[in-house]
Amino acid sequence: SYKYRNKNAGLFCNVCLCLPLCLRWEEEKCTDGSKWRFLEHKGPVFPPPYEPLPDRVRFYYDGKAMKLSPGAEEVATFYAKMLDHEYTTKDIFRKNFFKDWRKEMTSEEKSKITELKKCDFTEMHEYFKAQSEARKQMSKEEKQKIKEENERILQEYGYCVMDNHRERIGNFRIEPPGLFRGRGDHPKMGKLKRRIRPEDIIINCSKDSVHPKAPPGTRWKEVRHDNKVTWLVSWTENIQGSIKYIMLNPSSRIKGEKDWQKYETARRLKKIVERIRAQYREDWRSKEMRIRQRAVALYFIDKLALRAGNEKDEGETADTVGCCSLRVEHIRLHPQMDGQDYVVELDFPGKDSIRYYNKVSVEKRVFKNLQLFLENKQAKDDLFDRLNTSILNKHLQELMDGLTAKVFRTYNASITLQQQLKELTSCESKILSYNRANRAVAVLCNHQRAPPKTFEKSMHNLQTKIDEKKKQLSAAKKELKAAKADAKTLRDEKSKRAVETKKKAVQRISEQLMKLEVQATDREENKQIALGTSKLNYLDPRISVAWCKKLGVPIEKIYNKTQREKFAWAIDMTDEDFEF
DNA sequence: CTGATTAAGTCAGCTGGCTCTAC
DNA sequence: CGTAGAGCCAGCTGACTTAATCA
Repeated sequence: SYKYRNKNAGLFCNVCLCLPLCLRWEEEKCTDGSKWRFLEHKGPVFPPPYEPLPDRVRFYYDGKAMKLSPGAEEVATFYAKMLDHEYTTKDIFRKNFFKDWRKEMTSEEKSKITELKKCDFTEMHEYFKAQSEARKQMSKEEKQKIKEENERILQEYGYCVMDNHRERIGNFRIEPPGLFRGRGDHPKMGKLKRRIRPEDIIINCSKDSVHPKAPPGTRWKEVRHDNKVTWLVSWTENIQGSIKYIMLNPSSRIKGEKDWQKYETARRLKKIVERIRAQYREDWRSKEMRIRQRAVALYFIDKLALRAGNEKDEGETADTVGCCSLRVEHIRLHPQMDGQDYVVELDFPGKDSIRYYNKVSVEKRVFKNLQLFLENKQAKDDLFDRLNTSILNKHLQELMDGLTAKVFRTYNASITLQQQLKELTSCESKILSYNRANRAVAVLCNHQRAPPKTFEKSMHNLQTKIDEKKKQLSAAKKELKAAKADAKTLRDEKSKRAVETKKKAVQRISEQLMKLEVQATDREENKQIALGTSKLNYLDPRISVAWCKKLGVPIEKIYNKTQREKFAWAIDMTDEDFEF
């Protein structure tokens, strides 16, 4: 892992304490954006080749068994595996799948198989279910063997050497072929994600390293030596035509330093945020429409932690929006609502098609501006027609070096955690306090999750436990009372001791009860909120580390193993006085 | 009580979605 | 100025771990 020494020095190697690269490079006048000097790795791991189905597992078309060619069969299995998923009920999914599947068929198959609804994949589906069942039923030894093999692959392909350090790679496995599962109403859902071949792969490593070998009989698309980027392997994916990468794990120096830098930028924003707020408030009255729009959008980004909202190509992606791409249909204005003035009601699909719904009271000037922006527009028109993310970020860049829309999200998330931790720490359980502070951030950032499938049941189980514990407590109290009465009449050592043990029992049970009740509260409040995302991506870990140290809470209560690895730099350097 | 089985809970990996900038 | 490339952010899921229950 890496140690954090001082804010100008980056991360030092924890083992050899060598100078961080940024400093070494500065000394050598290498401030040209290089990310590394030496990089060696073994290349990606490919998924296993397709194994044709045994003959007994049949596919039926129009009620008649039909043996498919290997190519068509493989694509059919992708669909068969998803049969009990909601996806397969969606028209777009079925249409896209069928179209791409037909491309893989022989001309004979193509002429026979003309309708998806006449296809029967159930035997294939059952076969895969049985397979996964069999995997679960494997003996201990077999499971152990698989585990060891995975470990061997991890050791060989899961690490690279970057500038004399062995670093963990994030995803060293190539994504297997399958059907594309977009999120929300994605126009491309169900399309075939094709198998990636070595000929599609670009390898990036240093010239003087041992280059990874392509599998026997194949060759890479290209081997390049670009130290201005951090990726090791890339390929172009066939659904959106975008590039996919293999990069390092978050515990690596290169990711850690970037993460740390992100929070330092957010802390710089903290110093001038009041000035920026004063300015955008001033800009609400600008003569120029574009400046008013910019100022109102920035207000939303700051107050509501909205994302920037880039334009997206219609028809290629799901219809989701962020701040700059909000449309008239996503906003409603209420001069008065629920006893509040100037209420803005926002309702739109955000990233991952997660719904953002919020009613917020705004200043009169914001409200009047919004009314103005909405004048003479249709539902599908842009709310901010004179603004986009590029204009907004250009403006922000002028206000502070490195300032972009997303910095506000990082800043507001982290500062909220810090404030909430200060306010909430008095309550009964420290961990509950922390989770509540974390939750406040998750709500701000709209990090939602589907309620866990087992939520109702587990809540019910917990309630049963609480009820039992309550009964236990009242029984214990009764016993204590009786013991006290005994002690009063008998006045001997034995009955005195009995009183003490009963007292202890009551105390122990009531503590257990309290713990259970805290757990229930925490779980209930967390039903639809995902804490992980903000914890991992928006909250300066030094705030949490300082809080733990100050209250004597072991860091393990807040961060699990992976999180501790990712935040090793913060855990190492932060003292209890750290202020974000 | 003890070890096995099962249920519940947690976490790491997966892969798609988005921001932002350099060309 | 538009677009491709790079890299950060996102929720879901299946595998693993831990706790509970059973024999």
